[in-house]
Amino acid sequence: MFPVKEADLHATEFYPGTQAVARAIALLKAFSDAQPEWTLNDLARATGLNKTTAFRLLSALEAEHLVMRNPLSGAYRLGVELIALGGVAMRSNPLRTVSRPTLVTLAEQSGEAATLEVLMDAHVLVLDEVAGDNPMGMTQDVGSRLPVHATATGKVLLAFSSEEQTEKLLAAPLQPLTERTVTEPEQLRRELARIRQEGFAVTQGELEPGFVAVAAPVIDRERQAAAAISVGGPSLRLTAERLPQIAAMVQMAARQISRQLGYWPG
Amino acid sequence: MFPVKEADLHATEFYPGTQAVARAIALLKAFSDAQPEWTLNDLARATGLNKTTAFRLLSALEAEHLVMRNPLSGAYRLGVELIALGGVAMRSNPLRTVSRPTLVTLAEQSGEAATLEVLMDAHVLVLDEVAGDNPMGMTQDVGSRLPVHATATGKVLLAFSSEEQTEKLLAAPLQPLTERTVTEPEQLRRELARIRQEGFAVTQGELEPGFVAVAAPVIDRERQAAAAISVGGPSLRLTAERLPQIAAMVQMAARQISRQLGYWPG
DNA sequence: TATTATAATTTCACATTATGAAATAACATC
DNA sequence: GATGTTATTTCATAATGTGAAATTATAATA
Repeated sequence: MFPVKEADLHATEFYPGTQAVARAIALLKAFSDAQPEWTLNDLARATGLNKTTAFRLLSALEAEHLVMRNPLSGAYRLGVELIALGGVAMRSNPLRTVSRPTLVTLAEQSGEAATLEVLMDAHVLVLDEVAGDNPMGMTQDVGSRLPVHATATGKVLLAFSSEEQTEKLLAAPLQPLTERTVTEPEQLRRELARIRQEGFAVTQGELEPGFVAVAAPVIDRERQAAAAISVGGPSLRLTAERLPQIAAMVQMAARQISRQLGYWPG
Repeated sequence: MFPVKEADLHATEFYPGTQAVARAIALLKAFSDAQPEWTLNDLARATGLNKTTAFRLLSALEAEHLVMRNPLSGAYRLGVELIALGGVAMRSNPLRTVSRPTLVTLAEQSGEAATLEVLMDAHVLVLDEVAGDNPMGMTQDVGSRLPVHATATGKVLLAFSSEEQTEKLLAAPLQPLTERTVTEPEQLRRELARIRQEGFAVTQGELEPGFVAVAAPVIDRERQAAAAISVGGPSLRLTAERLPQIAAMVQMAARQISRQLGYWPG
């Protein structure tokens, strides 16, 4: 399709005639919750761009409000236009639109927060969240990225994705987030096998202490795990004896969404 | 600062060496709640780009997941990466961080939904929303754009911005959203004068029937209206007799945030 | 207050990269 | 099977994006 050099495939993909745009996007992607503010020099260094080039691209992004600057320090942050674009992206996301009613029902049934998440590299992205009876964190998490190996949704998505992708993720070291986070690749492999068998995944204090979640996969028309939904809450409420019941609810909701996406089992 | 041609200033600003990036952003900005899906031809026509150019830029955006395609029709939509970037932009927004505690208190005090909004062209962008006692719409609105002339926040921001900007907005026809929407420039000018006097704005069914909101301006260190906060709810609860009390709360909260931004009156 | 170091802008010559007309391929629709 | 419509690909051309170097602004130190 495009004359892409072999070597480039593993680095950043590169399509002819799109260097500047690809670089501008790389700049945007450098911003994260962990590092939301960058100085020009640092950002240029981090992205491997020439300082002048980074400056020029950032100026273009700033003019369109995709980035803004700290008026005192001159440091760069993501701008309000991205909040607006993110809102449009979210509200027009077909997966989210289809899933929402089921997610609302699931949150009511379980009384806990229900979420919809998709795979993005080594993270899951929270596409939607519906609070349960006991509103705790609110929808603070929509648009957040969470590590695959420490979330129920991540493990489910991994379990039902290609072996190639699984191994790619297991190749990188698994960061511990709590003392219960699974960081042994072999242990995770065993767990993924069990998830494939049983059709759902559980995390108990692996992402943050005292937080329990149960997830099941959403399968699309092409028989791919397009997303995962979960129910999560404090371990005090989501006790061991309640888990089977919750798991059944989540699985049923996931199947319902899958069916709406055109998936037909068998 | 840059050799920008006079004529270009009123069209799309154009900085040398950033054409491709500016064009890619123009493509992204074409997507909206009203038209979230575009066919290549239509999008190229709407943005005034050559079809090939639009295709190439969109391919770059697609490779980075800023846009995605409808697998059946091939039509373009905004992609999940924008949801992630929007999330980072939102959570790292200084205005939002500073305002949140006050907004939470305001929602508790009033029992109604409280919002934080900023001006973006002819719209206000919802940066944050905290539900009141009676949760209705949930935080569906964060990242949404609403017309300036039909919102309390919009009117407040207009009232406290430059005359130049006000006149620019009044020059364009004001779309009616309900039968109560103010569409007469002269009427709006009088209202803005009253808002400057009293320090707060009200909308009663001008955005949607039965919805009432009260807003006050947040002033920053440079004595500019950087944002507006509001309290809103159904007209059945936000009755005429409650409004003065609500307005006082909103104004006090706005002053508190302004002070935290470094604004010192007098 | 001078001196030095560091980071942010601007300039500019150069060629790599983006451009768009035209051709081709892939779909729908009749 | 023909016809119109939309999506890709090709490719010659030069306009656009590039980055080294110079300049300016800002902070840190003596």
